[in-house]
Amino acid sequence: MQHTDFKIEKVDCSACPIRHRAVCARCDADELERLSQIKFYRNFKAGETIVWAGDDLDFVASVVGGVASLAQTMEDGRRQMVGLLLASDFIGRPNRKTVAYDVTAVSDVTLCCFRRKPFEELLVDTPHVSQRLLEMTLDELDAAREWMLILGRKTAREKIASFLSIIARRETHGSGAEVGSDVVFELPLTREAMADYLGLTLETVSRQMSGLKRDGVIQLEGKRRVVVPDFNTLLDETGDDADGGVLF
Amino acid sequence: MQHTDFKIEKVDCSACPIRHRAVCARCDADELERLSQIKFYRNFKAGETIVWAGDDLDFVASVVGGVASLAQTMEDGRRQMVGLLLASDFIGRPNRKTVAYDVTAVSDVTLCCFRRKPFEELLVDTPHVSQRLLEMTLDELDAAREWMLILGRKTAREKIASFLSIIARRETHGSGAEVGSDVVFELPLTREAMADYLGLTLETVSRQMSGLKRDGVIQLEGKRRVVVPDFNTLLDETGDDADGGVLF
DNA sequence: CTCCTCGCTTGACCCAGATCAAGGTCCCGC
DNA sequence: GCGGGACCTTGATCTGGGTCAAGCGAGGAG
Repeated sequence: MQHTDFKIEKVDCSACPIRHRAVCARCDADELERLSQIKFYRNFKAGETIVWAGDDLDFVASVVGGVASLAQTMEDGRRQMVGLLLASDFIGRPNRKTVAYDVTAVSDVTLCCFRRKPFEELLVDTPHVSQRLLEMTLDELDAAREWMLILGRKTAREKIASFLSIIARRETHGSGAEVGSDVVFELPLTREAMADYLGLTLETVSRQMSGLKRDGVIQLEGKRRVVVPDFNTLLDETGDDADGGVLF
Repeated sequence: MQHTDFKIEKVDCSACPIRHRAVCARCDADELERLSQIKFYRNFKAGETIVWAGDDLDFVASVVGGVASLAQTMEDGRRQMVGLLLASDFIGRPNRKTVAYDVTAVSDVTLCCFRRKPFEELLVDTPHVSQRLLEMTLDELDAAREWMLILGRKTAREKIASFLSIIARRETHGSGAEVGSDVVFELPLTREAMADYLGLTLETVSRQMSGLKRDGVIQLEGKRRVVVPDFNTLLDETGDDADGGVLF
């Protein structure tokens, strides 16, 4: 995320970078006005915890910029990421104050927060918002199910390849990458966070990244920047069905 | 599921066993009437496939009785279950005709189907239905995330214990089981389906079931009926935090 | 009654990925 | 420039669960 450190304090919704993708995507001017009455921005630094599982959260929010994660931790320290939240993703659950997962800022993050109570009221009488939220939740459920296949049945190499293609899809979306040209993107996660995402150890993540690099599937520029010379070769490594629609 | 083979052809909603839990839970008399205009029942026998991934489905549905599963299959046959649908659960995604997963009847199943097009229209102007659907989808997302922890980080024994406690919770819900007394329930899945659920092989499932039995955590009456003499002992085996609220 | 099939159990062996351990690289503060 | 701490890589070894294989028990068909 080249979230260029803009510490937003207050922005007009019409100038908002996630205006047409977030929970407010389908709002008309009136609804937007009502939303902006109850909104405020908050910034978190990379590594900061936004809320701990079990704590109460008196707002829900959209990610404006940066990357956050949802994760569960077991008593003995085993950790599983269960959500990766990029720009326009939604945080929090209406009608439930207590959060179920640790929410952490993976990079510097800016949230557009809505006070819980009025947001819930708005949900009742603003179908545009609740419909959009339903749609986003269904998308997340689909993503979770794809993720379950990765966790349950894929090999370490397939997991890494799947992760890379998911990130590539989300990061470069609409950035004008042409079929045939290199796909280039920045990993938003450390090796350790990738391990938490994929149900692996960080050593295995590192080894498989090296393996994919050795085999020419990817190139690395530094630790974080990934170049994919042929996206289909990467897709072959994911173990998924060949078809699945053309590139992106 | 002691789904007593009642081949429903048409039932009045007020007599429906899932009336207060399904997507129609919060409907008033008018809305129910409108729903019943577009509904029809369909029965599937155990093992039958309801739809294949990639096919179109011209209805959405509630599970009235029996158990169905959502699953993904990789080219080489590896299979991961990504949804287990019990009574009152919802099948299908509004505004998307094509289903993403194989939907299979695990036991004999009865569905209350709603024709897609009118259901989608109804969703737009019946907030009671869309709000209930949002709530159910959020619940499923939470379940998927719990499942992701199981798949990504738990040992085989913990996976089995987690599965048993999830089924116990869902099957015996409200059946008046007292704290302290035995918890008894029927497994809705074969060992193979459990393996698909948990990202294991059926041999490992069998071995771990035997292990839990040997250690007195569970007793088996036949292959499918499970007796849990002390539910907390089972919960200890799941690896989850001790607290998590009292029994159920 | 016998045979067959399906679901399940158990044993023997093996390997992918975890664990343990030792550096390497880069960046920041002094 | 130097020291320290993130973060990452790589090697050696171990092990949980996969794989392969054999056999059991119950129910259904003939």
